[in-house]
Amino acid sequence: MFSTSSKYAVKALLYIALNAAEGKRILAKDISGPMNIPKAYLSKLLQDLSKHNMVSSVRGPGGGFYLTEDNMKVPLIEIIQVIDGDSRLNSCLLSLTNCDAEKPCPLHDIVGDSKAHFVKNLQENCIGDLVDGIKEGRSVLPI
Amino acid sequence: MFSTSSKYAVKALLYIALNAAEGKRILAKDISGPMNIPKAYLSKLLQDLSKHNMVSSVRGPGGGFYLTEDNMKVPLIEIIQVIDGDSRLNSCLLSLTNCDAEKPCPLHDIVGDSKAHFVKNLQENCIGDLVDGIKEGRSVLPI
DNA sequence: CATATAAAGGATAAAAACATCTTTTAATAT
DNA sequence: ATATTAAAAGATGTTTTTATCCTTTATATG
Repeated sequence: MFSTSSKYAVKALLYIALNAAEGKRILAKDISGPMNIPKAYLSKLLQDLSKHNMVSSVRGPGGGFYLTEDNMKVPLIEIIQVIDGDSRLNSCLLSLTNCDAEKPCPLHDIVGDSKAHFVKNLQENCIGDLVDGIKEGRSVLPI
Repeated sequence: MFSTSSKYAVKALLYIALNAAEGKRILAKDISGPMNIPKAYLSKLLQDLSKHNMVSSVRGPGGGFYLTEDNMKVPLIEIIQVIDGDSRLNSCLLSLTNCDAEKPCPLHDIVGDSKAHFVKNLQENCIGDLVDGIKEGRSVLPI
């Protein structure tokens, strides 16, 4: 449903949120291990996220990644869009081009509502919300 | 959300359902054009679907593809699974391995219900249902 | 200032998805 | 029977996604 890259990105951001702060940064290699993400690939993803203000970083000794309050508030859908591109969740379910709302495709009929809810929830929630869920024991960050 | 290949497959099956019957078969090349699917690639997909009893075919002059009543009744989810493999819709939304229901991942919390609905609708509907929607004017088969 | 550290950036490689081409097999019509 | 048609099957090519490696830049510390 999401690309491997998007899953990596969200997992990494969650791990950073749970294990770092403005004062206490975390290294790419220390996310890579516990989250089971190839280190070099993760670095590229974090680079991308950093360019889009979805994660913060400092170089050099004592450096690493961390999340600001603002980083925490980025809607999940934007993270997915940065990594997977617009079309993955936006395009018509059946065609490669966009589905016209006036002329819905046959899958629109069947799963359009579920998809709309799915997307809406990704729009209305951010990394911070997921972190809350973990801290309150409602969910668990998987390996 | 679905792979390009899955979209091709569903579109092709719908086009066959609408334009062929036991007596009146349709050629791969006559689906390829109107549905905007590369002919050789479509042939491979139909071959796959044929092996799984999701489409019927006869070779030689006057041959081609058509759908039996049974072909029409295959749940959409099975078509997706044949083309994309099990994991695309089945795997955890966050991890690469499966999400434990006892320990839901943070995305489960947020979009689990929408995803479950989405999958359920794909389980409960078949090509025949989509065809009905088109014939009744509720939806339109896109190019 | 020199050195070490760690992210940023660029180049390259491997795997998967998408696509094409050629040969073979089955069915029909002449 | 023979020729023709069209799907099945196999081999190969291209593009995108995933992954690695090497160099450069920024920052901290002795």
